Order: sequence, then structure tokens, then C-alpha cells
Amino acid sequence: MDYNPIDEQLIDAVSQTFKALSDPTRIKILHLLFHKECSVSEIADCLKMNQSTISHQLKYLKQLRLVKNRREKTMYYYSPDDYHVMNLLEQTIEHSKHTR
Amino acid sequence: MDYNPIDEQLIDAVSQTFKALSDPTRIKILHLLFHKECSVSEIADCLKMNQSTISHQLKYLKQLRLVKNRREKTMYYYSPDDYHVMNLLEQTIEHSKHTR
DNA sequence: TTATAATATGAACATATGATCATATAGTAT
DNA sequence: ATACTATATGATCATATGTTCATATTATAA
Repeated sequence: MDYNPIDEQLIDAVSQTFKALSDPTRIKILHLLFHKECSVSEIADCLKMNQSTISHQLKYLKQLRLVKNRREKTMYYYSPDDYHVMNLLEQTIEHSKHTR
Repeated sequence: MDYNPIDEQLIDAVSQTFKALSDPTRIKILHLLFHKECSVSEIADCLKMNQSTISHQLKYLKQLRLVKNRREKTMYYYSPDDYHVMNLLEQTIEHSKHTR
């Protein structure tokens, strides 16, 4: 396999994906959603963080299409929407567990 | 598989790894080293960036043990030092290629 | 020793980022 | 219509981040 001077757009896409996974709060949210669809307040309760903080991060994740939501009455239920990225995250979590 | 309220240290380790891969310059450096061991000035030339910028980022990567170096005369040759992280990167690059 | 080459480092700066506060929005129930 | 509940949003602020400039360091060659 040879070195391929890499496309700038490709680099940006890759870095964007990793950046999404580089923040502790976003990791916690995604990891939680990996196990269970949750409303915003459920996430906030579970992680013991502000509703606003969670909401901002969910918006960020939704813009990148890493999560999706559905409405039920006044609640929004969020769940993962990118299989590959969730795989990347869970794979890395498992690896880190066994590395330390 | 149940939800496991996740260890804070583990989260930090995971986010640290992803953060390392979230910067375009670091991605370019690692991807280049994946194909070929390089000196600092070779990297700078190849990426058309300042020697100082490259040096700073190499220091960052070395602290995380993602790269290692060896000296030859006045030159330092860098190469990857973390198989798992390089795998993560190349896997994601390939995936992004086929996704867009 | 002196000059040169390659790399490392520290300070400074502009920009990006994440959390918080206050408030807006929208749906539901009374 | 009014009150209530859940969520979204905008502004602000402190901190983190990446690059650049200037300079230091270290080894080599003359």
C-alpha cells in the first residue's frame, strides 16, 4: 500500500468525526444511548448534568447525524444514528478497559 | 449487555485518544508516518507546514506514546508507536472514503 | 573552535470550545 | 385561556487549542 497525498476534505471529515468523540460529555451521552434510548431529562439525570448542557451537545450530535430523536408528548427520545461511529466508540472503550 | 455507569478515568482515556485524532495536522502526520518513517523536516516539507508546528505536534503525539523516534546524526526519524490507534485512524479514513 | 544543520522550546496571540444562566418555545392538561 | 412540563436557544465567560515567531539546544563537519 502506497502513500496517497490525502484529500483535504477527507481529512476534515475524519477529524470532525474524531472531534465529536473527543469530549467526555458527548462520550457519556453516546455510550448511554448505545444501551438505551433516552429523553433529554433522563440523560441529564443519569449523568448529573444540566439540561441545557445536554441539550446543546445533543444538538451538536444531531447536526453530525450521530443521533436522531422522536417525540412522545412533550418528550424527545434520542438514540444513536451512526452505526460506524458507535462502533468506533464502543471498540475504543473496550480496548481502553483492557489496556489499563 | 447492560449499561455500566462508566468510570471517569476510562472516559478521560478514551477522549484523550480521540482528541489526538481530531486535529487535521496530527491526522496528516500520523497518516504519513503510517506509510513511511520520516524526519521532522521531511514531514514539514511533505505537508508544506512550519518545522515548528510539526515539532510541537510530534511532541504532543510522543507524550501520548502514539509515535516514537530514533536519532540518526542530527536528524530524528519518527514512526508510529500505537498499533490500535493507527488502526482506528486508517479504518476511519477508509470508511470516510467510501462514504462520500 | 567555529560554523552549520536539524530539531526543540517558550511566549504570545487569535480562535475554538464547553458550560452556565436566563429565557424562549411548544406541546399538554386543567 | 392558563398553567405546567420538557426541551431548545442565545449570550456570555473562562479555558483550551493550534500556529507562529524568535531563540535555544544539540550534534556534526570543517
